Amino acid sequence: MTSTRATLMQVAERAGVSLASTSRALHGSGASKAMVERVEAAAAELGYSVDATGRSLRMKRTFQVAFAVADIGNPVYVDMMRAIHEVLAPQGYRVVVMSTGDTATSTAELVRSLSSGFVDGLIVSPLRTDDRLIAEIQRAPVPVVVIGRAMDDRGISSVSTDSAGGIGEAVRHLYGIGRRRIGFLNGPLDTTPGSSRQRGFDAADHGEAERFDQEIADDFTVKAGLEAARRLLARGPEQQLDALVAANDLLAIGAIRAVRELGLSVPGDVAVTGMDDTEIGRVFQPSLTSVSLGSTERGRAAARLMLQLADDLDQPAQQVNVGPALRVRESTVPESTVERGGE
Amino acid sequence: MTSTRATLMQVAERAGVSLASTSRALHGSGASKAMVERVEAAAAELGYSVDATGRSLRMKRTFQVAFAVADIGNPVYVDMMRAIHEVLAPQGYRVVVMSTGDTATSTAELVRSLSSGFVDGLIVSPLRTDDRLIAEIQRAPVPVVVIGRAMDDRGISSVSTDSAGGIGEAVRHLYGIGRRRIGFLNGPLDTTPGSSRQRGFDAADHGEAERFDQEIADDFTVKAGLEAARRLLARGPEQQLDALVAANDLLAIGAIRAVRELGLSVPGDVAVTGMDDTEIGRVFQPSLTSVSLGSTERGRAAARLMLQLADDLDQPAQQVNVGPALRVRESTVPESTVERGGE
DNA sequence: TCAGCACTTGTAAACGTTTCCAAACCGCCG
DNA sequence: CGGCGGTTTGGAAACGTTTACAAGTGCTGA
Repeated sequence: MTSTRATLMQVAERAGVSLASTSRALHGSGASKAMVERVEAAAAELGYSVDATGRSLRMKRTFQVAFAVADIGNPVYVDMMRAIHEVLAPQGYRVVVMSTGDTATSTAELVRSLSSGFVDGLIVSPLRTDDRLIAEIQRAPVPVVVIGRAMDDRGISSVSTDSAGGIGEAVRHLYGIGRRRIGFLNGPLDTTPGSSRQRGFDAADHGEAERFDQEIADDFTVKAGLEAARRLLARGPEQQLDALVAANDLLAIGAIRAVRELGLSVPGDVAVTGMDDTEIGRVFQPSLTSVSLGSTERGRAAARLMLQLADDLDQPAQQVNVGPALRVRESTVPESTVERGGE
Repeated sequence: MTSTRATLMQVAERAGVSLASTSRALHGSGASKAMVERVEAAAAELGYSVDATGRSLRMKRTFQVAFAVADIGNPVYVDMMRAIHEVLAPQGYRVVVMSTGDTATSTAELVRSLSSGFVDGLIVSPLRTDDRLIAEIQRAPVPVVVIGRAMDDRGISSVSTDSAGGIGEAVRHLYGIGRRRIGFLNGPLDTTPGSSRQRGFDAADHGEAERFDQEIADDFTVKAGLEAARRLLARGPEQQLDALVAANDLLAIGAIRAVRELGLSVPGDVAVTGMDDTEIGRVFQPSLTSVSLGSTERGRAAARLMLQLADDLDQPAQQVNVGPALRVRESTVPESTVERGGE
C-alpha cells in the first residue's frame, strides 16, 4: 500500500510525455493547457507529490528557515516565533523551530549542522556565545541573523535591544513609586542577557537607595527564580527589600511566589518587576509590571533582515535596535490604579 | 568570502584521492588510517561540511523528525516536545517544531508538504480532523504518529488519552469537596479535545448537582477563557456557580481572572479546575488543580512509536493510551491543605 | 610459488528534480 | 510557397552525495 512513492519519471511515463514537460506542467511555466491537464491527471492518479530533497538539490533552495532558541519553554520566544512566521510565510518559507540547548557549543553545532543544507536561513537567539559560535556563524553558507546581541563588529547581522537600559527604567519606576530597598534577581552572568542586565542594574545604582542586594539564579526559569528569591529574601527582616527587579518574567514569577511564602504581599510589601513582557506575565495574578523588549518587533525585524540576506548573501551586515518600554501593571502598582486586565 | 561552499569532489581533488574514498573517510567505514588523516586535513582546509540535500537524496533519509502542533504558544506542547526530543535525539534525529494553524485543512497541507521529503517522520497533534487530513496521513510516505485521538480504525498509529474520563475525575473531585453548582468552560466543540471533553462533562452529570451550566470559548486561550467565563458568571448571583471545570489550563486561568473581577475568591467562592497540568498552571497563583493527561508520557510514547515505524513502515498501526490523573492544588483546596509549591 | 583472502581504493551508477539547449511544430506574412 | 517568429516539446546535463561492484594490493598458508 504505502510501498514506494511515485516519482516524476513515473508521472511522465503515465502521461506519455517527457520528463521535462512533466516538470514544467506541474511547476507551471511554459506548458500548454492540454499538457498541464494531461500531466495533472496522471499525477493525481499516481498520488504524486514532489520530492523535496531532489528539488532542493537541484534548486539549491529548501524554502525552509529555522528559528533556533535556547529553551523552547520560554514564552518570550512565542511572540518572536509568531512574528517571524508572519513575515516569512507569505514569502513561501516554512518556519521550523529548534531547541539549541543552552551552551554555546551546542548552539555552534546546531548552526553548523543546520546551515549545511537543511535551511535557506537561520535566525538564532543564543543564550551564550563564544568564539567558536561566532566563527561558525560567520562561515555559515546561509544567511544567519542573531537576535539578542549586537554583532556589528563581527560582520554578522543582528537585532538587539537595550536590556540594560530597560533594567534602568524598571529601577527608576520603582524609585518613582517610593521604593528604596531594591533587590536584583538575575540569571547566570555568563549569558548574554544575564551580563547586560547586570550592567544595567549596576549603572542604575546611583546612591539614592538605602541598599541594593542581589542574587543570581541558576537559570532563567520560575523554579530557579523561586529558589534564588528565597535566598535573597532570607537575609533577615530588618533589611527587608521593598522591591525586586527580576531579569525576566519567569524569574519574577518565581520571586512573587517566594515573597508570598513569607506571608508578604505583592506589591504591598514588595513590588516586583519582570522583563520581556510575556503572555504569562500578562495573565499572571498580579499581572506583571514588565519591561517589554519588543519581542514581536524584534522577530519581525530579524525576519526582514533574513529576507534581505536571502536575496543577496554578500551584502553588508545590518544591525537593528529595538528600544525597551516599561509596561506598568499590578505587581508594582495596586490594582485599582491600573486598567483592568493588565493589558 | 562566503562565495560558495566546498563540495566533496573538491575535497577529493585536494586530497588527491577518489570521491568514494573521500566519502568513506569522512563517513567513517572502511578507510585506512592514512586515508582518513589525509582527507580530514583536506576537508578542514576547505572548511568542508557535508551537504544535507545531496546526502538525503542519496540515502533517502533526512534524520529529521517534525513535531507539528496547532498553536506553539500552548504550554501543553512544551512537555511533549521535551519528551520527544529526549527519545529521538539519542537516535540521531533532529526534532523540529512546526505550527500547523488550527484548521484541519492547514494541517493536511502541512502533512503533505512535510512528508514529501523534508522529514523522516512526523508527530502531529491536530486540533481538528477531517477526511482530507486522515487521507493525507494515510498516504504519507513517512511514518506519522497522531497525538490526541485514537485512530485505530484508520490504520494510523496514535497516542490517545481519556480526557473525557479526566473531566469526570475533576467533577468527582469537586463533588467530593462539597461543590454542587458546577459550571463547564469548554473550547470549540468541533475540535478533538473540545468534543471529547464535552462528552466527559455530559457523562459526569448524574443528577446530584443542583445545576450545570456551561459556556464555549472561541479558542483554547486565556483571553477566550476570560471572555467566556465572564458570560458564564454573568447569569446573576442567585444562581452563582461554586465550581468551574475548564477544558484546559489556559481557559482555567482566564476563568480565575473572571471570578476575581467579580470580587469573588478562588477557591473560596468558586473552585476552578484545569486540564493538561501545564507548567504555567503549576506556577500560577493559586496553583491550578488540573487533570494531567500525561504530556511527557504521551510525547515519549509517540516518539517510540515513530522509531518503530521508521524501522519498518509496513508494520501494523499501534495505539497507546495514557490515563488521566488529577493533580489537586490550590485552586480547589485552600492553601494550607496542599503541600507548598503545588508540585 | 601461488591460490586465496582480507583489506583498501577507484569507477560508475543512482537518488529525483529543474533547466539549458536544440529540435519540432504551428501559423502568418511576404 | 518558403521563410520566419513564437510557442511547445524532448534530450541531456547537472545538483552533491553514497554505495555496489570491480580491481588492486599485500599477506598468509599450503
